[in-house]
Amino acid sequence: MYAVIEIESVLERAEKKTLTRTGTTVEHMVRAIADLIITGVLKPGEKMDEGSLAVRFEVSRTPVREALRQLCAIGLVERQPNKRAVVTNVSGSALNSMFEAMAELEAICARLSAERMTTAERRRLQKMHEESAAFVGASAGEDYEAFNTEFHTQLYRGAHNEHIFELATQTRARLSPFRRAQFRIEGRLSKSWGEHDQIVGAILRGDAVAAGIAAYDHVSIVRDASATFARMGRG
Amino acid sequence: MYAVIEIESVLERAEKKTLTRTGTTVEHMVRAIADLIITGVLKPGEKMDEGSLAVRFEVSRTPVREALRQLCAIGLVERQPNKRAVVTNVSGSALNSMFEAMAELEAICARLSAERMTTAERRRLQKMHEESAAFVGASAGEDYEAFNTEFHTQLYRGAHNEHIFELATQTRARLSPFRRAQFRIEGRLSKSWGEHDQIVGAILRGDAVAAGIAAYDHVSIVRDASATFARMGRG
DNA sequence: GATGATTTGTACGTATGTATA
DNA sequence: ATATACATACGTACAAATCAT
Repeated sequence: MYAVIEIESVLERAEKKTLTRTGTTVEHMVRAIADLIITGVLKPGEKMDEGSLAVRFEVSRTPVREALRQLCAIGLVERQPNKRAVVTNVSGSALNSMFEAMAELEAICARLSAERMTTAERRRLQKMHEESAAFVGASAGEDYEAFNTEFHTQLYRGAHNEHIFELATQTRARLSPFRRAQFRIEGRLSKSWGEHDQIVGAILRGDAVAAGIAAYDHVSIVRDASATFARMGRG
Repeated sequence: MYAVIEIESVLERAEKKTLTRTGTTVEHMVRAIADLIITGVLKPGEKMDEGSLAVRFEVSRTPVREALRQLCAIGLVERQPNKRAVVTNVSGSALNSMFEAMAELEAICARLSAERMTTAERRRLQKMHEESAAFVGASAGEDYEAFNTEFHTQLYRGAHNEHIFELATQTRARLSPFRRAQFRIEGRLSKSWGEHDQIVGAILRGDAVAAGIAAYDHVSIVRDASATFARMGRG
């Protein structure tokens, strides 16, 4: 449920890529498989074979193969010749490097947003942020997650730079399988909102430097929270 | 000739993506078509049809299709359903956004390089940079370009962050068709070397802030130079 | 380690959608 | 506007590689 918005950001990307309006079979497959991965139905490291996916979605292997190749380029799956595709399993160090990249990208977006957001965009950001406060107390993690995703998307858009938006969205999609569970940590929700509050405040008063720092720190905390959760899950 | 190294960075990326060692037909096609685009044989906006590419490389259309799909995801080509693929033609504003993104990414790499490069890496960067000085006076643009590419690759590597390396390499590949001709501008070569000198100096003395600023400015100048050349070419 | 079963890689054919006369 | 030519989308077939026993 909460994953719907997250998914749409991925699809949005795919759509922009191919400039598809209605959607060919391949496009549907890209979305469908991405959904399976992002929602966690297919877990990192899991193997997928073209045949199964083909029968599952009642298409031939050809569009499945093309979809897998595209997902591979996006980074959601990995392939080796003559072997089955696997859901990308980001190893520890790679995960760290992706979170660091995410922090840098979000810092850029926050900084540029502080400088470039239109009045309407600032208003929308603030309104959305205030609305999301309602879900903090209710410990409605899934509802909050929808706001959270939208919040970050607005941040990426606010930079007014198409390519940076793309890089940020792409990186976020690749991280989503590993960031999903962080809100189950006690108290993470209200802290997250507080961090957003810092970012929003800095953007609204046009303080680019503070916005960048706040965004960088926010992602760093998410990284640590995710790592904590991963340890909890295993230990 | 000078494009060889640039190409290899793209291929490197493709290789890491699919983890291919020897290379299937599709991988060869990805490289081959990317080469055609990056070297300028196929120009931005040019249409490609699967059949022609297939006979040109003496393979069936199937691997061509998959290669095109991957190139589309990378961003080198664009596709619409039932229409021919076209070499991505970055419109003015999009080109600006990509150069800005490149500047931000290179700034990050330079900053992190200043902090993280090993002694060996610093030595190599300096040595390579000094060697490249020989090609400045000779106005040997093509030879210098090889060094230039290697210089930037070392910068990306020096950040010691796999994902940032990937983002930077990817963005650079997408820009290369539009950056190619800049060195034909009078005096650009020696200025470029001077800009590199600033970056190298800052990295060697561990001044992260200065390195970041120098790298950002360097890319901004390249952008302006490329724009100038584009205007010259048309006017 | 060898063999049978699965799975991938590539070629090719047909149907459908798009451009052109 | 209709028809013809052409390019793509998807399905199917088979060889080669991989995996499992």
